Amino acid sequence: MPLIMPAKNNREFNPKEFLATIGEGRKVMSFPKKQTIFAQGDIADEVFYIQEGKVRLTVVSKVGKEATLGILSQGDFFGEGVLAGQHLRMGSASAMTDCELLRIDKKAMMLALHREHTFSDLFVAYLLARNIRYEEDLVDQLFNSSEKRLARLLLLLAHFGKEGAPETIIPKISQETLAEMIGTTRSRVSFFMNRFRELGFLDYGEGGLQVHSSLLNVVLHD
Amino acid sequence: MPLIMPAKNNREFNPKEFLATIGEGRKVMSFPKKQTIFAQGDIADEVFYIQEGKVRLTVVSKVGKEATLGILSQGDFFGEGVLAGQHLRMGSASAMTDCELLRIDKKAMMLALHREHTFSDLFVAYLLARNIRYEEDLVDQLFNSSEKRLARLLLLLAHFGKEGAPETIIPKISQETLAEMIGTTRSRVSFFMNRFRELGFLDYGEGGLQVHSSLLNVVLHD
DNA sequence: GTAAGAATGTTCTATATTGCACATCCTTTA
DNA sequence: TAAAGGATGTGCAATATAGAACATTCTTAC
Repeated sequence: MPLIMPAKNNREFNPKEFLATIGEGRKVMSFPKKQTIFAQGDIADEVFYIQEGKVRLTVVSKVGKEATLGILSQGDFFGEGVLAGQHLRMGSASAMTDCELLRIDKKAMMLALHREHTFSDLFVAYLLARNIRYEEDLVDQLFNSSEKRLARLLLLLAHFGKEGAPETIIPKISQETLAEMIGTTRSRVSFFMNRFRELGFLDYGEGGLQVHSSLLNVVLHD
Repeated sequence: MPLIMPAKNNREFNPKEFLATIGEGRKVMSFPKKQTIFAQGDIADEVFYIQEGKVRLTVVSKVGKEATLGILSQGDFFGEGVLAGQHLRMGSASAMTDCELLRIDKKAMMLALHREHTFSDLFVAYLLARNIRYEEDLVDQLFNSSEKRLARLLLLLAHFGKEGAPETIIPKISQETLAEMIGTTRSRVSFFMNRFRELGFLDYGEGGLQVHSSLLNVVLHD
């Protein structure tokens, strides 16, 4: 039930500048849609930075339940647990779309963070934004029912609150994934989705679903 | 229902070194037990660092429900949302014990992060540890029932998995607070606490409650 | 030491949620 | 275009949870 990750920093990050300072330790890599980037339990020795595409982070529990921890996109880092000493991947990452990623060795990353002021500043800003997002997700879990959590997730996916397009179309995320993100069952998601649609909060248009600002009522009411 | 915050970095942080580089922007402050450090909605312009004592972070929802986001102690930072541009406090912080805190102006903190390599490194390590902890809390929420969440919380409070004392006594945290931390009701916590006690996983000794390693069974089983 | 207040134990009912099953409805893909 | 697999809509019984109420025990302040 957590939510999409980002809350990305708005600053421009020009990987080229950074690359120049890193030398050997980095590599641009391409992953086709659906490909696994790393799997839970793998040995961890690098951090990734998304230049292009969307990546899904998941965790599998002992009993086989799967949770989606977040959907990351351009400008996000992931796998940064290594920097804190996590030697194994605690979850899996896979490409939701074709991706272009920057793979950075742990050692190179740490050196760069220590050496480069601007990069270090950028990364701190990123971590702070991510922290805030996690905190919000946690609060969401603590306070809200699954119906509200779904409404909030949809609004976030539709980029509400951002300067850009006010009412956007959400690409294509299965109800299964939505359910994993808010921590409930698919049938429940299906049920609520239809309810939202009947109430005019959603539209199943071409290319994805259209989220109306009126969906905010669900989250804000009471 | 999230959990205690820390997962603190183990490195030694000597505030004196840091203080020397900061000049005006910092101040050592004392707060007696139960005193509010800042309240939800306050204007935010400084970060805090705990030199001594325990601090509780809480959030209140629109309908008045309260959630405890974490219990922080020596070596933890809090209120760091300002650094990411949060102008208002998103929650409240209050002293659970007598506290000695370092209050650092936003501007001074940002300058120091940009200027001082070692401080910047330390802070990044702190943020990474906190991120990992949040992620774990989120996963806990997504996968586990309230009974397991309570068991996990108790084990964490008892510092299981740390080098120090293997079976510790938990200071004194009300069932109300425990309930807020794992996102359930007090009566539910009371119910589970007694169950754990009957099964020999807990003891209500002098000075606090004793957590046995056997409580791990609850978390690990199935 | 006692009274007031806080924390805890215990029970109950209404409600939310899970987990499953099965029928459709899409979209691949051969 | 037909078949197969995936995604979705729906219903239902078993279970977990919230929320309130009340009794009891523990603390604290006077």
